[in-house]
Amino acid sequence: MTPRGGEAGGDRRAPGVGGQLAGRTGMRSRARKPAEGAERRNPLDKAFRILAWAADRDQPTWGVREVARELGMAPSTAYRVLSALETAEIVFFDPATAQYTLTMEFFRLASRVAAQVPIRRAALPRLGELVELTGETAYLGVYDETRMKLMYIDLVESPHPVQYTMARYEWLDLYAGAGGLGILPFLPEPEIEQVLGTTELKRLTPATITKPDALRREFEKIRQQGYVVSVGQRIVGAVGVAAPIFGPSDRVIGDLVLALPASRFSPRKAATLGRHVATAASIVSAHLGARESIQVTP
Amino acid sequence: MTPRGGEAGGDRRAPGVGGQLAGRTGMRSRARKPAEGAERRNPLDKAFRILAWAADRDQPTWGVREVARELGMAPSTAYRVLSALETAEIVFFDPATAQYTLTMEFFRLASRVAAQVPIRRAALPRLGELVELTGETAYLGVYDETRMKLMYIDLVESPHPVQYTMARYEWLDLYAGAGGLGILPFLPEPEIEQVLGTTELKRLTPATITKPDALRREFEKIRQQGYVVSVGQRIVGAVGVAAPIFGPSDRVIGDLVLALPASRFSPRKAATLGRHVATAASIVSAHLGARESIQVTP
DNA sequence: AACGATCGTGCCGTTATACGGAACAGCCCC
DNA sequence: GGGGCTGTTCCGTATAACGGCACGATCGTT
Repeated sequence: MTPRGGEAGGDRRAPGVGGQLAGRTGMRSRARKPAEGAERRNPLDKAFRILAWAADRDQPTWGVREVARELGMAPSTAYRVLSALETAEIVFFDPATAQYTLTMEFFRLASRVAAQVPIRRAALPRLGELVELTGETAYLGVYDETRMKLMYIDLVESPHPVQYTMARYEWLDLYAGAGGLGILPFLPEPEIEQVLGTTELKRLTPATITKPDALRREFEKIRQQGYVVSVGQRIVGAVGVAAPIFGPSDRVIGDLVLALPASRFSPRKAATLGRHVATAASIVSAHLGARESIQVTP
Repeated sequence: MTPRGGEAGGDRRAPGVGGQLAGRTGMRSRARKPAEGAERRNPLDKAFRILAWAADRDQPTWGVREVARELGMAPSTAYRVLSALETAEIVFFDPATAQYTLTMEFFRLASRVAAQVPIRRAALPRLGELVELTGETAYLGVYDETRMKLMYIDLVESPHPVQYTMARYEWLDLYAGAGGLGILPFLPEPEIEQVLGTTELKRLTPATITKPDALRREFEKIRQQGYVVSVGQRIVGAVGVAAPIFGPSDRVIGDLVLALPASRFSPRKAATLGRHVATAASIVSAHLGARESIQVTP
């Protein structure tokens, strides 16, 4: 029942008429040229480039020419887009300081989106339980299949004073570290090969696995165990234990990760931590409606 | 040093050339007519109308014609905007189900915005302390001066099984309930009058104050106390206690609110709760760089 | 098995507007 | 008072936004 590959009939995009334009009157071989170096007209893309830039920087306010300089557009263009965003109540212009800010309305929109992600509702209670059981910091990672990367979006902190913290809201590669290796082996085979073929396997630490074949052997072990233990593969001195979360379509959509300093880790603890993470992850999967899940090897 | 009113030179919007267009050649009295009933071209506004609609509804996926129907635009237009949003990586189209979804990248953007709001960082720890001190649910409300409304954006729940929960991410009027009355009396006088003149003072419960003069008398009392106690003004059987938070420019930017059922309230408790909220709120104000703040009357 | 009612998608002609460059007025620092 | 900044406006041109219509595919009902 698991639709691993892409069976026929899956794609419902209707083809439409298709190549009707070319060769109509014999002339105009190149309709709508891409305009080479010149940027096409696209206020929507510009608007979101501005918003992403504003959300990612530290200063909460900005000016017209600052945006134009940073994003390489004409000041008049930046002004026009910002004015449009202002009437849409997405940004606010303060005449006293001559600076723009994001509005509370945009914040409201953002918060509603953030609260809507189903995996969070199912996983957040489990994160707290994991911390109580293990005493270590627990993270929720989500996978984006378009980008083929991973992002941590939630965490519950360990009571220990010494701990490794990982950044939230940043896209990370899958090949190194527990967070990625809790997801990668459970993807469909073609997608795994695409990741291995596309990603540059940089040696982030001495323990990073950089050979594709070595990685593939590791995947087999991870699939059998149902969880992964990474010792210093991404950050020296940091240990990660992770297990995958499956969504309603039985695809991997994220994972639960425990992160702890090597000083508190021992090989004896690995099985205990792994069992706890895998159990918690399978509960989340069940809540999300997945039929398949990870069976923890005893 | 506090620029309360609009002194000269406060507005830095440069005037530019101005009325140069009219009367140039004697003709064209109405340059760029507003096009009466017809909607102007504005893909940016359409895009945000779609996003707001998508964020506010329950179902996480949607279709082209569904958007077009709900927002009153042509299907081809909705399709074009959604396609543009797709290339901007804001929405994702799943060919298997023929449905659109918000992307994780948009979620990332949203979360960064949500984490950036300074009042949250300053107020969240205080919410937890308030719950420990009082045993009641604590809310963080923020005020939007453009919209002249209030929104709850965070809460820490009481351990009690019985409690009133208020919705987050919804704009609320200021005139009724502790949340609004913790803000309204501390706004500049003209803004207060504007609120009273604009808002329809609906009788939400028998205890709602609907006479402007009665409200103004109440404001005086609230300002003297430094906090407000509302007994069933917005929700029958619910009690709220609130105190204002001041921002760096010494303007009210929000408030802290305790919400509890009337069954756990007594007039004797009012002063204790009020003192706790007002103290917590003034600490938040201080963290945000406000010089002015509320002095709690003993 | 054939129907009608959806769906997403592509193309059309019209026309409003996005675009960058140049210039404007006001501000600040030297 | 000069030079450099700021946000803002104007302008001509090229282009994409717009709604209507039609297409092919899919779904549920008959």
